[in-house]
Amino acid sequence: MRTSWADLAANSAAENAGPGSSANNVGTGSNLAPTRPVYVPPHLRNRQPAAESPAPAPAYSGPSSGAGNSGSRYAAPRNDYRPGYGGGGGGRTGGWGNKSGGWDRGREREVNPFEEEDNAEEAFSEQENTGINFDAYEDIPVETSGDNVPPPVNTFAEIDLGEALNQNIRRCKYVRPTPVQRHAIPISLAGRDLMACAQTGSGKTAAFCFPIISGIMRGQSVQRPPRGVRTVYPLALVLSPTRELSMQIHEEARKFSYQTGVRVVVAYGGAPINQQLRDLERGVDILVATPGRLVDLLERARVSLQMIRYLALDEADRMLDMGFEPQIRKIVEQMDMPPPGARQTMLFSATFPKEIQRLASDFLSNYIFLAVGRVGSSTDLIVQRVEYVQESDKRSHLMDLLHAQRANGVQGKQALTLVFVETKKGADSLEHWLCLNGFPATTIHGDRSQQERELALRSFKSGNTPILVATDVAARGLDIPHVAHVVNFDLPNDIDDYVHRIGRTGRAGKKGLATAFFNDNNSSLARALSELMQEANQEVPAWLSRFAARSSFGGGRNRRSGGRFGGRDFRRDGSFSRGSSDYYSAGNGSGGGYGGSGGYAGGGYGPGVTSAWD
DNA sequence: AAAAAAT
Repeated sequence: MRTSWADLAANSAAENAGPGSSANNVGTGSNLAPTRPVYVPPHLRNRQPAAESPAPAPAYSGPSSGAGNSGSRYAAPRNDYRPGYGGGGGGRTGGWGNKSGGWDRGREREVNPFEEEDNAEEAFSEQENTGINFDAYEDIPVETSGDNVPPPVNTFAEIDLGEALNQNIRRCKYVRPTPVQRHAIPISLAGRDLMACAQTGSGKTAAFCFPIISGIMRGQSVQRPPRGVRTVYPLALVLSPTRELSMQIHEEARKFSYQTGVRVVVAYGGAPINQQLRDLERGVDILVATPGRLVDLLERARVSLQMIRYLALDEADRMLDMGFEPQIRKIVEQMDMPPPGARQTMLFSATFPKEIQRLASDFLSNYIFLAVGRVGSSTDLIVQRVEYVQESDKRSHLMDLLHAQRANGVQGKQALTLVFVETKKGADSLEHWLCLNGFPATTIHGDRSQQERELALRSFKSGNTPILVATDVAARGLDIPHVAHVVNFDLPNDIDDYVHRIGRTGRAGKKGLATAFFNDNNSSLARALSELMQEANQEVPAWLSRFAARSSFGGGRNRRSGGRFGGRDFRRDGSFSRGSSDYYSAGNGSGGGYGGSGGYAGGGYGPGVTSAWD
């Protein structure tokens, strides 16, 4: 299959949350929209102590008291951690069974994360009803390796995530698990560590959130050790490389944990720390953070990692590259986090170079490696074009593209265009120039204040400034719906970054266009780029093939290792493989169409590449 | 060489 499974998948995760994209509902028959048949508002739910009387607060385990007993799940939500939560002496004195006492006082009204979104997405809902063909990614290639890999599931119903979580899954309009979810969720629920290759947008966030939330809900009560009164003890930590990505993960996690009593807090830099501190004080089970701010919080002893049971690293390859690694090691290895084996660790990334896997394996214990076919590599939905443009001609060339595109803008609005440049300075200057020339543009990069960054993103998403000039800060993971065109004004040096960038378009089963400006400065990318495009059945200009041929010797740096996956289990690289399962034999049970999907295999990959598989 | 991430 050569369609963009990952993007399809992606959107089951991200975009389905909007009311507009009702396409996936087909299967359920349940009318998703705001009809919430079974939903009982919080204030009513807790009115009636019901049959299950206020049991003497089985400590903090909250809904787990009702584990397996779905009806009672809501009877004792944990929303009322009270001020004493985690505080001195493990002060859960009030106990959450204590309805009359502190209930209303301590309880924060939980904002319904599903409703905020309904309005925000309204603007686009009209144009958004292209169908999403879920069958299209049924047979995505999947590779797993490691000891005793738990079998994948095909439906959410097969997994006992609990009624509250199931309800949120319905609210999100997820019909079926995406490939990464089908495999990763059972692995996580089995308590196993995981290294997963899957692009953000393939449903990854849910893949690690569901097991975490479910695990926290059914977890045994935790005595949080006394430390400073203000120290909090999250049970799960999710790290991501950019602030915006952390925000996005937090938004999603909030939806998944709505009314489960599981609290999600986000902490990142560039924003005043005080609000974040207050959020933490109100209790946190899952902390989503960028590394710098987290280190700050740890050093202030406002957060302790002592009780961490789940650790998830998003975009893990980025997190372990040269700039980040020391910080990550500090957090994971040099603070008070339980060691591998004593916690459950999940690493996700679209690409996993061997060296990064080696570093990452320090964090893992007897882990399972999971790879699902990669985004962008096999998609018909993203049309990739490469044009030879000299540096000096780039601006006028961009102008031509934008003019042409203005003509077929949707509903009088210019289609959203994301323009990637190499430098922050370049971003500012291009933005300025675009504005001067009558194209409403804004920019996002690391020299802008967090406020400016967030404003820019909002303004772009809303269509106010339909052109966003970005550095690689926006390349990874960000789910910006409705991007019609990604322009690589400056190509990246790494083909993986290219893949990440173009993955910002072609989502929700809609077509996307990616245009790259190529010139002699990019010759080191030529080979990888032309291979990638061939693999995706894109037309490769003859001049690019010539560049590729010229750089073919000595250009190993950018050579992609695996073709259809972003990585391959490095443990297999030795003369003998430590993993017990072989993906060509038993392990393949998971991998539906693996090896059989001609779209991938035939995709024009040279003979040399296949050999990378054995 | 650049970008990201704490103040």
